[in-house]
Amino acid sequence: MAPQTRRLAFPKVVIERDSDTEQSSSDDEGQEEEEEEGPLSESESEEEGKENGFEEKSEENFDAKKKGKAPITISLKKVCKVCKKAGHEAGFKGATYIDCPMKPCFLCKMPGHTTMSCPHRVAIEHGVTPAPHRNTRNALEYVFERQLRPRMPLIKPAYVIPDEVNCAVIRYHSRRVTCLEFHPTTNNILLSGDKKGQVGVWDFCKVSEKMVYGNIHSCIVNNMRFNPTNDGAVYAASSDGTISCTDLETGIALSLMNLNPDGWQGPNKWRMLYGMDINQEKGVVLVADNFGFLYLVDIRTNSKSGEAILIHKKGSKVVGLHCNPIQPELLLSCGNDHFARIWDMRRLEAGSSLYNLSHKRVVNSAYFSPLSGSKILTTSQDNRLRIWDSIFGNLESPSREIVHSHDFNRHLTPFRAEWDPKDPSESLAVVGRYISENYNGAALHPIDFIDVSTGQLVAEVMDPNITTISPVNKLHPRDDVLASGSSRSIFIWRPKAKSEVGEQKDERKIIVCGRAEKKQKFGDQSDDSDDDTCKMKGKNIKSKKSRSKLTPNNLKRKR
DNA sequence: AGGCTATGCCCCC
DNA sequence: TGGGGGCCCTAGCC
Repeated sequence: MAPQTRRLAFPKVVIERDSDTEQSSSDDEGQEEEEEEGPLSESESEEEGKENGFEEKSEENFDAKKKGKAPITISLKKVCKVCKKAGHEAGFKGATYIDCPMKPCFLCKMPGHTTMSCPHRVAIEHGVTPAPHRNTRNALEYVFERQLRPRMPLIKPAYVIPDEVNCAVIRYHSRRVTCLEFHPTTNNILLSGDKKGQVGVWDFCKVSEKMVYGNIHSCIVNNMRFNPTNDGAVYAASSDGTISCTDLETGIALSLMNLNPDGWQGPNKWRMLYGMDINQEKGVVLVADNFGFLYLVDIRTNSKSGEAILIHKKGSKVVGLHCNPIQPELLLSCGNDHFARIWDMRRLEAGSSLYNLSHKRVVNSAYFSPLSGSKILTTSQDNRLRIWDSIFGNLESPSREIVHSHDFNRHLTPFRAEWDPKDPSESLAVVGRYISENYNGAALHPIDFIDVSTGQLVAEVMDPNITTISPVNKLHPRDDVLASGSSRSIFIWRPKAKSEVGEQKDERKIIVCGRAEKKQKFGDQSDDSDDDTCKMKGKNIKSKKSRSKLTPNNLKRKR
């Protein structure tokens, strides 16, 4: 099957070097042409590999030399790197990845086909398993219809998709980004946590105003939340087993709880904190660890209240906690025991969950919908998003399952589908995609906007300069802004500038931090196509002219 | 420029 | 039921 290419045009960017960082910049790498690997070059390298393989890797040859026999000529037939069988090969053909046909589909996990021919392949109107017709009428559903439904608009407004990189900090963190959080009141402040335990504070309007605090945690920052009553303070839960409360002005961090007071006593003893949320009404920080336990910390006294409660399978990681935005008594948790669980805060004890939402694999995240709190969206490692349309209805099975590639590789931050907090219809979600797609010869990993009420892919957003996967995504609570974390870099996306309106100077500033490295992936690419719609489905974003207003790329590549 | 590796979950014995 | 080996699209460092 011929690898498919999606044609797409991208605007140009301005790159600036971070003035704070010392750089050795030798500009010996010019603008590289983005070349497609044709089948010819592919087969050439195969030949080479054959010879080298024979000389260096063939054990038979080695044995033969030892025993002084003539080397046996064996033909090292190319075998599939996945199943080790001959006749086919998994791997990249140009920018398209060809699956091993002997394995189940990489996307939907079902046998009998590969990703290329998967009926759930990410495309419009694919991937949805419709809800079975059920009678979900009960008293609570009635209450829902009476009290909540009238507040929800019947007509969905058109989605505004932040589909163009507006600014970025490249290699901002020293390890991959693990979480992002917008400041609750100051519109242009973004917080980021990383695998090393550092917390970044970035003003993405001033762009160069940024700060990384390195002394708050000693390893992975798994979740951050602002103090709802004091937005100058932010809480963070870390795999170092502590919760921190950091004053953003001073950078001074308090440690509220330490689950490893005796230090490293082996992997079976070391406790890590993952899921975290704040219940404002009850004045507690809720946090959960990698052994299945939930802890409550009183915000006023900054001390642990009560004993740890087993809320997931003993010994399993609890990766997510979310308090219902409307009903403060409702708590949602999810974890590695393949369950998301709903709890009544008034009756938190082992085994007393109200509902257990089962999944086929680990649940990376589970969130109540942001406005009514009546829907649930989960991301599971079985490559499916699941939606429960009403927590007052039948929770036996999800209302919808949407097949989507976010199966996570251990080296990535787990993907989490996040609600758009601005969408009054509570149906738009954003989630990064794992498998790449061939865009004009480049393998890119888009960030998907999905209408979870229909399963429709509303938009897939990408930039040719971002070749890394973007598992961490957050939509702004008020503005049409998307923040994405990809490897060590952070990107701010806004809707494409509409050239007609007001001649807005759209300077896209890219700050490059850190040590000089071999290749900078911000280059000048593809300015040919006139298909500039960024795969917006059913929406017309006029932006052809906007590209010409962007300053030409002047990045000097360095090594 | 290629090879290592940190790291998490799953599966199998 | 527990430990160890094995991984399908990593990314960055040596």
